[in-house]
Amino acid sequence: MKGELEKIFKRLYFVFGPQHWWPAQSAFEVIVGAILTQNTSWSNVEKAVAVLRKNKLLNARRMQRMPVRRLAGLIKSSGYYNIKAARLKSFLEFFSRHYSAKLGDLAGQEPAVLRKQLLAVKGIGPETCDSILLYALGKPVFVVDAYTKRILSRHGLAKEDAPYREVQDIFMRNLKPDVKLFNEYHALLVKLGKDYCRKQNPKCEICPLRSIKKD
DNA sequence: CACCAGGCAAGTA
DNA sequence: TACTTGCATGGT
Repeated sequence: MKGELEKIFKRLYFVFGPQHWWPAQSAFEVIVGAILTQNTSWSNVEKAVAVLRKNKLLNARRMQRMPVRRLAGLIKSSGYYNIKAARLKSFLEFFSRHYSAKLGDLAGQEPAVLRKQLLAVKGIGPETCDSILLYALGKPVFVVDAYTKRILSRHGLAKEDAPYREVQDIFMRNLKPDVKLFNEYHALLVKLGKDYCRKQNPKCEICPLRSIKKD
């Protein structure tokens, strides 16, 4: 399995090159994007983030002062805007209550502790949590999303209904805990998923991984 | 038109 | 515990 995962990474990197994730100008912007992109295309999120930037709201303190009603109106393009505005608020409350809204303090926390705390925040599930840990805070945690599961199961490397932690463990037990590697690997899996591993119209016959065999 | 997108929580039995 | 449903915009 170890060699298999490394082989897949090398192939993806050779084919697609670096993906430059996470596209954002600050750690806080990554966190906001991670919440807004839940079950939503990134292009819709970009528009919402642009609106927030224009309104100088890519800042924890200012965003927290904004009424949730108005915040929701600003992020409409990202979909589920009422839910997501509430989720941004619940994160902000946690962030200011436990870390004084300081990113440095947040990043200084132990990954295992932080993971448990973030998962307890309403609106932050496993993927959003791990995206924050890896892409905003630089912790060596592998992010699993729908594409990751689909790609692994289609290549016989995981059960189709494998739970989040099980898929995550496949990567984390077999790869060095390297932030750069985890960053690029997950981004490449999303790229592969978008281009060749959609739910409908999967282009398996021309997938760059089609010749990768296990054992 | 149907279907999907870098999920999550709440409701039901 | 194991399904199901609501949330919502914008692109293919």
